[in-house]
Amino acid sequence: MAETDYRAPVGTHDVLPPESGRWSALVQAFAARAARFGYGLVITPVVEHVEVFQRVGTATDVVRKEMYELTDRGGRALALRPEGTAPVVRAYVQHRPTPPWKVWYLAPNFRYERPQRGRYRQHWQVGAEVLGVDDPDADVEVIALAHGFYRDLGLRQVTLALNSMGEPADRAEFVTHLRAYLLERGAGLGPEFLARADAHPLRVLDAKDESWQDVLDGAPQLTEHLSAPSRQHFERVQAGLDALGIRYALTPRLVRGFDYYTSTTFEFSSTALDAAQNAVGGGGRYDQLAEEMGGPPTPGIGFGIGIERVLIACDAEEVLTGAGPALDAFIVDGIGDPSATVLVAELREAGLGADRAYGGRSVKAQWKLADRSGARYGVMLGPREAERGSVGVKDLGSGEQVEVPREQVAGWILLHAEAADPAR
RNA sequence: GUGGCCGUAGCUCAGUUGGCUAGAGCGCCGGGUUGUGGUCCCGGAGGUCGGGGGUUCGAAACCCCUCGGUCACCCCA
Repeated sequence: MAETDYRAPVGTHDVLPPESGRWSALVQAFAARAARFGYGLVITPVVEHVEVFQRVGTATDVVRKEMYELTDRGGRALALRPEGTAPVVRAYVQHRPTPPWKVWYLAPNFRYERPQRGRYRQHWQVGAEVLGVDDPDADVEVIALAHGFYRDLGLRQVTLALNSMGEPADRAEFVTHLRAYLLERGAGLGPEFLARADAHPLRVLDAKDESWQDVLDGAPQLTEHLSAPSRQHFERVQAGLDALGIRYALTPRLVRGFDYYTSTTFEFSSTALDAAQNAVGGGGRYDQLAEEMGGPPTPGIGFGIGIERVLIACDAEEVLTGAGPALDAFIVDGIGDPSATVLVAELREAGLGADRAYGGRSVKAQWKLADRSGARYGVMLGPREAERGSVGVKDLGSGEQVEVPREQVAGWILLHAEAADPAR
């Protein structure tokens, strides 16, 4: 491609029909479920002051080297949202809604990474957050929300990994312990291992390097170092999931990418995806975050689900396949005066999905378009019918055609469309 | 950010010891007599062979650079 070609920036992409139809079906499924769970929609800006995200963790790659930062004309340091939780917590701190505050969102995230399938510089997430509740039942509810959403889409090969990061004090002590273990036992594994083990011991736990596995397998586990309250909370979360029949795998080595997590963390992966990017959602508890942003101490838990990756998982499982606009009628104009314009308008005002061809195409061509449109009926506006004050209505599925009085078309189609599909 | 692979019509691809106006399927447009689609038949449009430079009498094919995609790492949704 020449550099002068106009194209979407690297790592970004357009979503066109009919793919966008699946996209909106997915979002609608999530919105419907969130509403049933008592969550309201929250909309926050795509840009925030950089400090909002630095709370997410200056040690994390997402903040340290993947953020889109910019300075506006007023000299403000802003950043494009790299993840969904921080802005929601910021909004909570700013507006102080009465807890429990249960919200869901649909938002684009930006991360400057090397793109590949399932990993983009702009990707979309739906997600949910609950602020002001430390009850483990909230953890269970939030996980059940995500879990049910995948089921709604028809996904069967999505698994849940569960872990607990403990309280900050638990973790600090554990990290020291873990670092010492890794540096001692991994002494022979090379400089990269030692550097990472020293800088971020937790991050090493889920590393993929085969030669590291022996040492990692023998590493101490965070869940064995939880304080009594942390352990109790974690056990109650598990009991709740058990009661709901939601299966999960305790995964002590599950390490999530943000520093703010405390206590419960979880991740959903698709086993249908034969790729490194198989995580389709993840989240956890962040009981310190609101306070760190200057708000009152407020526990919180939530998750984000990557739309592009879920769609890829849907492809792999062959669910959520194309869903078009499904028109009720397509008008074929064999006359050429404004009567087609009037009829289409009339049907649309009656609540029907109706379309037509443009540019005075031949009747044959118009029938082709009618067929391709996926409409249930083709409506022939021809001179012969016009003389009798009627139109021809053809069922494009069966091929049967009947003559209907012109003034009754809308009612006729409405009646038959509903009879054929009560759900419309 | 590091390394590997790939890049030919809208889509999926064929096209190598470098050599005739670059092909196929699908899609798109038109036609198969007078107003009816989905099947079939016929015809047509559409390509700076990602871009630039180089080697050569001659390059879609070889070399270099570059842009883009993809896979792995890193990280994550």
